[in-house]
Amino acid sequence: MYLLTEHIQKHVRLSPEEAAMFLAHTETRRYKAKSVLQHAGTVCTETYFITSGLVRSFYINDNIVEHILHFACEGWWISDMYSLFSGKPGDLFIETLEDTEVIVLPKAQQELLYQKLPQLERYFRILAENSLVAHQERLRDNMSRSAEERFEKFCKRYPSLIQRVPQKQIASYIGVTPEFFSKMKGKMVWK
Amino acid sequence: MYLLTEHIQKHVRLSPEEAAMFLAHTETRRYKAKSVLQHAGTVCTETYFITSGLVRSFYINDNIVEHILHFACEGWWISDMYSLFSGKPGDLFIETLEDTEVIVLPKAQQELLYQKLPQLERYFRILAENSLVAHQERLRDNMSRSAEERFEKFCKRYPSLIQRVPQKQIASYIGVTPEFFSKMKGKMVWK
DNA sequence: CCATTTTCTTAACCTAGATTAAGTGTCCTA
DNA sequence: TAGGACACTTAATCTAGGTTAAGAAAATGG
Repeated sequence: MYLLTEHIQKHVRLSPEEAAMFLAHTETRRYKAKSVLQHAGTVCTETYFITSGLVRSFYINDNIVEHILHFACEGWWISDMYSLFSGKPGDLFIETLEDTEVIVLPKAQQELLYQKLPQLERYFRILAENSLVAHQERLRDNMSRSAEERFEKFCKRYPSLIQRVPQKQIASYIGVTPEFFSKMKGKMVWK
Repeated sequence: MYLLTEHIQKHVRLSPEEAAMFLAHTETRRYKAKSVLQHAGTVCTETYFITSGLVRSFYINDNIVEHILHFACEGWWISDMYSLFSGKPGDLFIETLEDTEVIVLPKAQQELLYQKLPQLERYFRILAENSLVAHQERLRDNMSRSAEERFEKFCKRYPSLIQRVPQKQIASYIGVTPEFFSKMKGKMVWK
């Protein structure tokens, strides 16, 4: 709970009453590991803020290969943004990797909150901008860096995830096969 | 001029007086082809809305290879968002490919406008969200589609650019070398 | 209108990473 | 506590795309 309102307050002002109003528009849910929060082919109508646990979003290419788009652990938002914003069915799965607690913000409530608390419009603008910059960097890494460099950046940026996520999923996130990842890791010099 | 206020009105309400106020915070500039609007190593303090002409943003990897991040023609915004949002020096160049007219929105004016016209906060939130989704799709294309598929998508999405942009720059945008692009193009079947 | 630079093509060769396949380890869970 | 499903490794082989180099075509500018 506190995690979320503190997160908001890092970016905009929010009185205790306003924070309470915000939370009144949300719902808290608990999931076991391997639960599916969002299923490809359906319209996504919610955004999730992780208060504990770990979640991933991924899509399936050619109906065979999984590609991981994001991990989200404590303090991160996650959703199928394409589907959420467009109102059309998405092709992402969102699935817990551990037992997880989330705060659910339904899209309809989010729209309402933009009316009641205009500073949230700013909060979500800033989140979108930050996420945009992060996506741009990841795109650049995929265009012009080797798998090894991408893995090194991943280790620096998300050190805690390395222990928590199966290595084939890290491979998928950085965009290589598990076999190549294993070979690469064996050859890398560890300082 | 009209192009910009119409673009805003596609997303939020804006009275004629408000539109005038918005434009009063901007500046119009004209550049010849090959002008540099933003130079790597400097802090980016402006966002550009293209009213005519064509612009690209790119970075230089290993001080050798140019990688094109975006093209922007009439009706598109462009900036070095990392640098603009963070206030730190960026590593992007923004350069005109044709004689170009832009509406310049300085960052300080943008902040002011958020106070005076709160609906602009929404406008730029929506822009950031749309751009985010587009970046996500491009990232996915780079992770799981071949160069040929990426080129086909490029042709469908930006048909007008194919005539206007040198082919080596399209190669750079989709993430392959000009030599490979030329070979690939020669082998492709054209319907 | 010529000279220079830039763009495009072709071709030989090279490599990061994919694919396939087989074997080992490990962890649920029934 | 055994067995079946995953997770990881290793190795041989393959390929999309990169590199280098050289020549042809086109654009640019003075």
